[in-house]
Amino acid sequence: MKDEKLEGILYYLLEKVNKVSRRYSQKVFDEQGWDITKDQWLVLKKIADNHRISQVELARALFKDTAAITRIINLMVDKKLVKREFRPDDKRQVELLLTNKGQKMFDVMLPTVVEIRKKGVEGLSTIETEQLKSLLSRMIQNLE
Amino acid sequence: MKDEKLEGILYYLLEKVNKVSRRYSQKVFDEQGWDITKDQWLVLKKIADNHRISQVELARALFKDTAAITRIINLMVDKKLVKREFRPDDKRQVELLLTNKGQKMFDVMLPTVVEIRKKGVEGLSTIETEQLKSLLSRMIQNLE
DNA sequence: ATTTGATCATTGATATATCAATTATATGAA
DNA sequence: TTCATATAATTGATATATCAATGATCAAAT
Repeated sequence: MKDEKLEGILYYLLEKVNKVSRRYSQKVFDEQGWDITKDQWLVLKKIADNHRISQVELARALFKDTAAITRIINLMVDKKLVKREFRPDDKRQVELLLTNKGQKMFDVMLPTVVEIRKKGVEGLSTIETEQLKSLLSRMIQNLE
Repeated sequence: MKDEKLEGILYYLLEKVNKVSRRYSQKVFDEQGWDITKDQWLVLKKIADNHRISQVELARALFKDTAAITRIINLMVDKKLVKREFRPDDKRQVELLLTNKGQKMFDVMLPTVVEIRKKGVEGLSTIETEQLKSLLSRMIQNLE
């Protein structure tokens, strides 16, 4: 029963840290008047980093399923942050690029996102952060 | 840039561990033929532990918002796992109890859920698990 | 050349998350 | 007693997650 309690709390904290992290990010975005969600930011960033990327590559990189990606991209196309382009060498694929607006949004947001991320690990040493990553990775391996 | 990369990966892993954990649980539930989601299980368990609990208490305990709880409970009432009861001393509140079916489901599932939880922390010592909890708690404090 | 198997993006159905707003009820202050 | 404030549950709107299924396209096998 004691052991069960221990792991139960661990899974609770994993959910909670994700939720508070998401909430904190979104709050800052909203305060800045940025019309974008945290998940849309992750997509924006990955496209910015890669310049052009297909949806399935994006899904893999972000560990999201392609249905979710399709929906997120749809919203970002509507917001004129992203555009889809035909890909002649493989007609199954669509290529994603940032619009000028998207690129500007990325440039404007990046410094703030860096600060947001740091906020979460304030007071944790690099060693502790590495430890955390290592422990999480081991959990992922156990469950995949 | 190096620092940014480090934290970015950490947040990615936090999301990923939640997803693989949820997926693993749900896979086992489905294999057992249990018509219940992971979140519904968490609700079932909390009601079982408390015998009777209000929705707002449940929401707080599970760190979920009351809108989400209302929806989850609606589904569980439909599945005849949970019932709502009037509460004469405070007409704003509804009290949640398990049905017999719900109690049986809880009893049947508990040992398996215990195993599922252990699966995730296989190979982690108690000390490491405690460390993980402590690190997560510090992150939560930073972001709340 | 044809068939089989794999891949890509999308759609549908369902579940949950989140914020805002609403109505009813309870509590505290004046 | 009345009014102001707080609380509980629900609903609405929007976002994302997940699994299954689908149609189009590509690659490999026959």
